[in-house]
Amino acid sequence: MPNTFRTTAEGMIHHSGGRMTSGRVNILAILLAEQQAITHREIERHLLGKLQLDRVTLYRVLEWLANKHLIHKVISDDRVWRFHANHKLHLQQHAHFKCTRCARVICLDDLPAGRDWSLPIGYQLQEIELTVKGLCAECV
Amino acid sequence: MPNTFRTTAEGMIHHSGGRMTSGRVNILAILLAEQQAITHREIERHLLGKLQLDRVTLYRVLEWLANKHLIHKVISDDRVWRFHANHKLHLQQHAHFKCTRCARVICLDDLPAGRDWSLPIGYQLQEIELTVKGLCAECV
DNA sequence: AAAATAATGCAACAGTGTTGCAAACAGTAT
DNA sequence: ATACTGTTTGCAACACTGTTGCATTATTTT
Ligand SMILES: [Mn+2]
Ligand SMILES: [Mn+2]
Ligand SMILES: [Zn+2]
Ligand SMILES: [Zn+2]
Repeated sequence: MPNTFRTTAEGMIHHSGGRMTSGRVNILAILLAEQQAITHREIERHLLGKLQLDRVTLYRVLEWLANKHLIHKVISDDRVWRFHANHKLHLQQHAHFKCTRCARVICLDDLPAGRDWSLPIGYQLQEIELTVKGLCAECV
Repeated sequence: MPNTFRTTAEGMIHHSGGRMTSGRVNILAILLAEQQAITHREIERHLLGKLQLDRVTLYRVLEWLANKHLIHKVISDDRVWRFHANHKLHLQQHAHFKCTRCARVICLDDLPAGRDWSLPIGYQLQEIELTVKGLCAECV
């Protein structure tokens, strides 16, 4: 099943009603195959050999996939975005873990539920962004 | 009391055992006077007229103040750092609020207490970074 | 006042992401 | 199959935030 991710990717893109381009298929397949959230550069490396793609196009494909909710973007303190496919588990909002040594980023399962964040009066909550930082199993 | 912040700043710098430079005093006084966390550029604007300072020096002063724990740095999704003085309240770790419309950032009081983050086996927690996003009172 | 040490200004750089525009492409109609 | 239409792509130039190296200047100590 080496092309299982490819087929899944094609299905997701088709279902989302957008044009099927090799960039979109390849990139989404890469993200589906990956356990962790990976950077633009790591995706570029995965593409070597498979497909040659301008880095601007890569940014635009990632933006398109995120708008279609097929992937999500993870913000981090190193000012580098990381991307991860939206498996069922990660459709809802969730927290992330980032290793302070090797920079690996993984998705955690949930967010602290219904808590009163004691926002000042008049402030309106929209979204919570939570990153747990520490050492991953390989870096401990 | 227009120079109250200045005097406080001087005291804090002296107490931390570093050299007293006008850059450090002015910048810390600005941050002490400010309710919210502000960016490098906003600090530059506040300095206009008062003191002319190279932007590299501003970065280095901010780094120095943060190392001495006189201020803290707030990470955000717009890739811009914001800085805020360490009043007593904010010495410990705390969450932040960021307005999705005007980008204002304020410090919230605390973090979700002792929760099991259900990290994978072998993972070690070091620090939690939490930003609540939404609309501030002026933007609602 | 002189010496020692630390902070500053300047110029050049690095990294990440963005924009504008012409050429290539995918999906669709003929 | 071919032509058409609106999307997507590649390329070059750019913007923004933060860094580095090194000579000069300022602060503190003697
Ligand atoms: Mn995630
Ligand atoms: Mn804070
Ligand atoms: Zn690690
Ligand atoms: Zn606001």
